[in-house]
Amino acid sequence: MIPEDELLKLENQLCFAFYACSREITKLYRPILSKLGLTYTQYITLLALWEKDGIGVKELGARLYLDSGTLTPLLKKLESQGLLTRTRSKADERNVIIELTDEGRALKTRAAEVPAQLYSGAGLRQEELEPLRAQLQSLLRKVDEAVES
Amino acid sequence: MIPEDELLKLENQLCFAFYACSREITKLYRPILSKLGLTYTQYITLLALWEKDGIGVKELGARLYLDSGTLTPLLKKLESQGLLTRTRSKADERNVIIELTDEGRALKTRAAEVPAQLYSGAGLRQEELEPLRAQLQSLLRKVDEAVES
DNA sequence: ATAAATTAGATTTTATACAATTTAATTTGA
DNA sequence: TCAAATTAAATTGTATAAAATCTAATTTAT
Repeated sequence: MIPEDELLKLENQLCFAFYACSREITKLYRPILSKLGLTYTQYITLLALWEKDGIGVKELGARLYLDSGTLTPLLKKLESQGLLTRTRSKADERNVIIELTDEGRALKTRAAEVPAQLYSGAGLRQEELEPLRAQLQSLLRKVDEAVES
Repeated sequence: MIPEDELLKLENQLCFAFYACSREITKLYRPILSKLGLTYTQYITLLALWEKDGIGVKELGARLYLDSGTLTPLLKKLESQGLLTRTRSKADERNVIIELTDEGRALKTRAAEVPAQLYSGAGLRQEELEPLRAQLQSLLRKVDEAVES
């Protein structure tokens, strides 16, 4: 049990550890991704699309935990860079289907180097951090459940 | 060792687990903090100041891993809410000293309820997550080192 | 069949984030 | 000692984030 006076200390907050870690990790990616002309959010959006494209903004947002207010301008930006196309679905015109272009697919080859560069640059070992990643995924599911309810 | 085709999968990225967790946790705080009239970033800024105020923007930013471009408008906002004052230091006029007002200090009492509300609302136990928090702190130090270098 | 409800995206507003530049003040070194 | 270097904030520009609202399209329930 954490005593009263320790309760609000910054370093005792799990939320702050996440918040600060997330931003510092993003900083680590910045110089690596800038060589590909991508920001961090654009990168994870492409990670999702390399796994599965031809989907609507809604499904993409669900996988990234991002909503249309964030994705619409970001996808327009990637479209203007020629990495993907945005097309209204004929079956249901409310849907905008996101599809990678050849150029967008080709970028995956160059991106394949990113994880190794990231880990070695920070002196980290991916294998060692695998249990942590699994733990975070499970916490993410739990928190997401609480947010949705 | 993660095989080639698994390398770029979204769910295998530690960075994405951090990124998504951080944003989902922030969402969990939103309804609780809105009762205090605070955003999440304002809340952690106050956590830092409740521990130690009378400091400059630089030192505050170092503790929060935030720079002046983020803090200046945020601190002006909290100043306009009457929670703190921003005063040029007489010893060195380049420094803007941040000091809590009585109202700012008083808010700490109401904020003392926040962590418990957060954890119980999400069905989490603070004690159980303590080892995770410690692990993140240590990773944060390591990543920060790599970012600085 | 058609009004009501729902759904998908886009837009608007507010609030972060951070790099890069600018301004003002202080410190340092020849 | 005083020009050069350094430092602290503020400002500017670009890119997220997310709530709230809006528009258009589709579904549904009667």
